[in-house]
Amino acid sequence: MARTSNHNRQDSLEKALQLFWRKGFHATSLKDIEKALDMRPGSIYAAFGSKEGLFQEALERYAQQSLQELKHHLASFDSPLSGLTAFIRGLGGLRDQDLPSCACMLVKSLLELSYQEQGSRQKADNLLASMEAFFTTCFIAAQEAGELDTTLDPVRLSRRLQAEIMGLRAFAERDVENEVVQAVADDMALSLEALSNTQLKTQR
Amino acid sequence: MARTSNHNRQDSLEKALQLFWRKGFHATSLKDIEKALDMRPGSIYAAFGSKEGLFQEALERYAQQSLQELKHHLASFDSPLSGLTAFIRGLGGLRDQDLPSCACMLVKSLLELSYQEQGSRQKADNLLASMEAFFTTCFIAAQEAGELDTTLDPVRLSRRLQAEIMGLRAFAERDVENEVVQAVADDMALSLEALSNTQLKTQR
DNA sequence: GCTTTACCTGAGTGATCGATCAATATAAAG
DNA sequence: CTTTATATTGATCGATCACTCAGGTAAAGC
Repeated sequence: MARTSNHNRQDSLEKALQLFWRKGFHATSLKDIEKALDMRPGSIYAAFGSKEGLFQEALERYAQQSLQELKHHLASFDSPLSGLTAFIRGLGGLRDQDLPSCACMLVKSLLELSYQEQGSRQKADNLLASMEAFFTTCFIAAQEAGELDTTLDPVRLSRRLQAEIMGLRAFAERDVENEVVQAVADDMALSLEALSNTQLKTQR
Repeated sequence: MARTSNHNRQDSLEKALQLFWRKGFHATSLKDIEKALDMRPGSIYAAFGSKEGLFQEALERYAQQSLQELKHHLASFDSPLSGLTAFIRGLGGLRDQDLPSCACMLVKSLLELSYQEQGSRQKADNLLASMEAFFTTCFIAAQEAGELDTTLDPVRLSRRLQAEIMGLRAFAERDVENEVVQAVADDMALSLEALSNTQLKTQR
């Protein structure tokens, strides 16, 4: 009965995600978005409502993708804990991938936005909370697998882990050699491995 | 021979620092600055050249103050290593202070700015490098005091420490209870203390 | 082919951006 | 008090900001 849309919504979102991740919310203008999505203002506003609406959808897509990648990575490990440590170690190679930014988009957003863009800031915050929740399930799984001392608080461990990842990825934005980032990642992975029960048994 | 300035340059810089630290570079407009400094555009440009010039001077002031506070804190400790661990633990109370932001201004800038504002980004990067250098001197002092295994690389330790602090302070921006931030800080302090030789001796 | 209905276009909105400068004000020097 | 040098003011600059909407376009249903 009517005309169909020229643009694939997911493709447009992905392009917006890349742009926002690289430049941040404020530094990204509608002109930039128009060019990246090859869409005119009217179409953009019809599809996403506002710049902030588009940004929030990009945030959600980012978080969903990140979580999915993490789950896919962990699936190739028998042990939850060694999956996590391998993940941390893998973050040491962030620079080799061609990402819009080494730093986490959620963290960039959390640090950039203030009460003025409360909706977007809160969205980033909530998505970080759900990432923390997933880390918690990993540590619980590790405890159930007997890899981790059950007296340790999995929620507390997940917060510490999230803070470390935040730090590692922020550090990776510095102008240092790739090997330096890898060394920090390795050190973090080591201290995570140190929590392992099997590790403790070999030490004794 | 001529008129003297109404405004104290250091006071103005301090106010600009607080503003930029809280809102970031892009979200801070000249209007905001005019109001905060109680200065008109002409005076601001006469004193600081440009918005970015003012921002860079604010960055330098921030780094200088941060370093000075850290040195002052460490001076009250006999042991370099326990000074550092106490510092980390103290960061757990970030929320209680009335700071413009929990996150480090240098990190916020590093994550917000791109090649468009290369000068400011590079300045933030350099200042972070000098912070790292100071941490290195602390670890070297700890080694010379016999607190730290001399086979450990003090440069590597300082980078790991900086990444942890970056992570802790970014995490503190999340909407969580103050006790949660303190717990992360305590955990980080513990793993730093675990490097101590004396700690190891009591374990054996 | 015609009608209907949605989509797309892009010039244009007022507001705000960072920055400039001629006019004015004021403190120090003579 | 006059002169001189500098500081301050605030109207104003062109550019860009996020955003709107009237008009043109094209696909689906008949």
